[in-house]
Amino acid sequence: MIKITLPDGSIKEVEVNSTPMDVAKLISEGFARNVISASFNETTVETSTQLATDGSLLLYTWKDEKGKEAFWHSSAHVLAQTILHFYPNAKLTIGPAIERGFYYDVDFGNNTLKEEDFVKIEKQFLEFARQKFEFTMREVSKADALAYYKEQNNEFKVELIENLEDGTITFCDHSDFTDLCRGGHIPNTGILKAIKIMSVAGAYWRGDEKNKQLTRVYGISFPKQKELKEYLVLLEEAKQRDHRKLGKELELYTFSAKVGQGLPLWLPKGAALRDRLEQFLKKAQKKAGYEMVITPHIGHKDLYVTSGHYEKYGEDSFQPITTPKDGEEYLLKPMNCPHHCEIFNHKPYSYKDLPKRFAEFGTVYRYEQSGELHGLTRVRCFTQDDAHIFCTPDQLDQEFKNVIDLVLYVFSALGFEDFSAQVSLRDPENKEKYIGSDENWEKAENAIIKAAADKGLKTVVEYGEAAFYGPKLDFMVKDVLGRSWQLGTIQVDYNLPERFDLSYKGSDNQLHRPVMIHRAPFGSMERFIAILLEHTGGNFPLWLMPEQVILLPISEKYEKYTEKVLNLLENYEIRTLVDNRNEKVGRKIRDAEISKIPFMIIIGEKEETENTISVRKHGEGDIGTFSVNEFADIINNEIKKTIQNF
RNA sequence: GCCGAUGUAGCUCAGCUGGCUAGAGCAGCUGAUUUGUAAUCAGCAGGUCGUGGGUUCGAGUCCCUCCAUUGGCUCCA
Repeated sequence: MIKITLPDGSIKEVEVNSTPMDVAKLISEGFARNVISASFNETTVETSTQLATDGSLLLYTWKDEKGKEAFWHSSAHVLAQTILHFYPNAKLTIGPAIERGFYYDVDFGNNTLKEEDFVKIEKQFLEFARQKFEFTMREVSKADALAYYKEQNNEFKVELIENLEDGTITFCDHSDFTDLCRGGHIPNTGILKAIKIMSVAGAYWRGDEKNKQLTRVYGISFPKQKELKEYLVLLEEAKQRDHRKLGKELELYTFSAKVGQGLPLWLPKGAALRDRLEQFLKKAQKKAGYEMVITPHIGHKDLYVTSGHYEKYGEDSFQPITTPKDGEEYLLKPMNCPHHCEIFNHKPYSYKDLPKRFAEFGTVYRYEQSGELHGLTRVRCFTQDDAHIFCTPDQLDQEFKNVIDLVLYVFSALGFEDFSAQVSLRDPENKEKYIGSDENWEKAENAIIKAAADKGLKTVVEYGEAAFYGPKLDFMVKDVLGRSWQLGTIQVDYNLPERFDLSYKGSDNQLHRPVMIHRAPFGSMERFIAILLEHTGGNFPLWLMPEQVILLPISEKYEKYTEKVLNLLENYEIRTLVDNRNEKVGRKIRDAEISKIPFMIIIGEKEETENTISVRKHGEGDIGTFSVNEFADIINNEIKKTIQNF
């Protein structure tokens, strides 16, 4: 007998070689029917794996992340089986489960997989699934495994196996299909009831551009047809909140092929919104001791040679601007730091002057690859709410923490609760991608980790995500389709101060090197507004709304009174529009609702005689009749609720 | 940049397997209506069907080029 410990601490005694499924059945038959995967002593096992020792067992259902993972991983096997059914010469490579579904990377040789092929694949997939194939794992010697795939001329699997150690290699069989596989499957294919092939994409073998491009087939599967339908509806709903759709509808920004790819044009309403955000941050920064600076949009090439940008990105960025003077070259600025370093350099500083905090809404230009451009979230011209703090090493910790506070303040004022803090460190395997000494990198990385920990931030560490000159603390937020974007960022940099030979006079009368913090709470105005649009569905916090109130007179007769109300509201600095059109009030309300104006004010005979206004709130309806003063209080209170000290 | 998809009026879309002057709704303009909490009625105007080329008696529809958008990949200061 062996002792199996369950998550609730209870212990089941079972026969040696019992399976996780046997244990599940001991708990209850009903539960066992829902169990689709398991892990034993923290390693993934099959539900049919025989357990030989004592240990702790976790049983997963569809509701668990791990259960979904097994479900989708198993789906990838069936997808691969289906693909081979139609394309016997296709070469399989890898096919993992992902956050939402799974994919399989396939070398289709001379064939291509097109969207029109999806339906037949989905049908055959379900045909296979219905046959309730069981997944069985078997150990294979390295030699046999290599022989198997060499026989198939599958150089990809051969490469994978060559990197594995003999004795750890397993194959998974179901039906007549075999795949190299680590394990972690559902009991049988019968529970794969719904499948949708989502898209195909090119993907390089092992993620390296130099390698062969494979076809990545994305799919998602569910245990019930209904869940698939719900998922597709959810995707549709998400698209309704897509910033590209809302931005167009609300007339915030646009693009023009004539102006150029990835170069956003801010429309009046968008510009007003953006300006309001800027004012908000400027005010907060002023309190926090920042000084505004302004720098040009171009800089001499040498500036970027000094900073290291030229060497790193020169070839892939907007190319140098030449001038009538022979050999003179300027670059569109890809970032503001070099300019700010030179601002620091314009005069000598004493340690008593530090920290210096130079802030600028700095517009930068980066030649992003055309395939990478995406609405407002990835563009070629954008404005960073940038600032660089130059401080003594002693001040670094406190300054860094102050910046964390500022970022958190900004996020909370805008209602971003759902973000994650990511410590972005350099890729330890590829140190040559970065500039600066190991010593400086370590100092910077430790400073970030410590400050984030002291602030009690829950962080995830990502290697290889650092900037080329220093590690970062990034604030990540997801868009409607679940894609992660970096918004706020704080970076510690020991390198640029060296490259620009920055110094200050210490109390010892010696020159010392300052430490530099790069930081942008929004990240960029473009991306931030895009994500804010998606998170609010266009219903921005009241203080940010380009238009807060619209007056809807019932007929021309009330024009005078409307005018009076308008003046009063403007005195309260409430941003107010008037809908003077010769339309019925129902129509005016509808249009105001569609354009998401927070408050509608109906003005007719009753209001005029009583000297009041009738207020309707967006998305809620009639909220009653008030005096203009009372209404102004309502607005101000609502603004106070969302934003303090502003 | 690479793989896949898309591109018809300001917006959202219809236009089957190529066949007369390319359609609709909304927005716009004009007129009527003076209106009480999500669309008043009528009329008018609006498109070199993304661009350039090709196939064909004939192309919005088929083929190629380029441009833009888009789902991914790679990249991301």
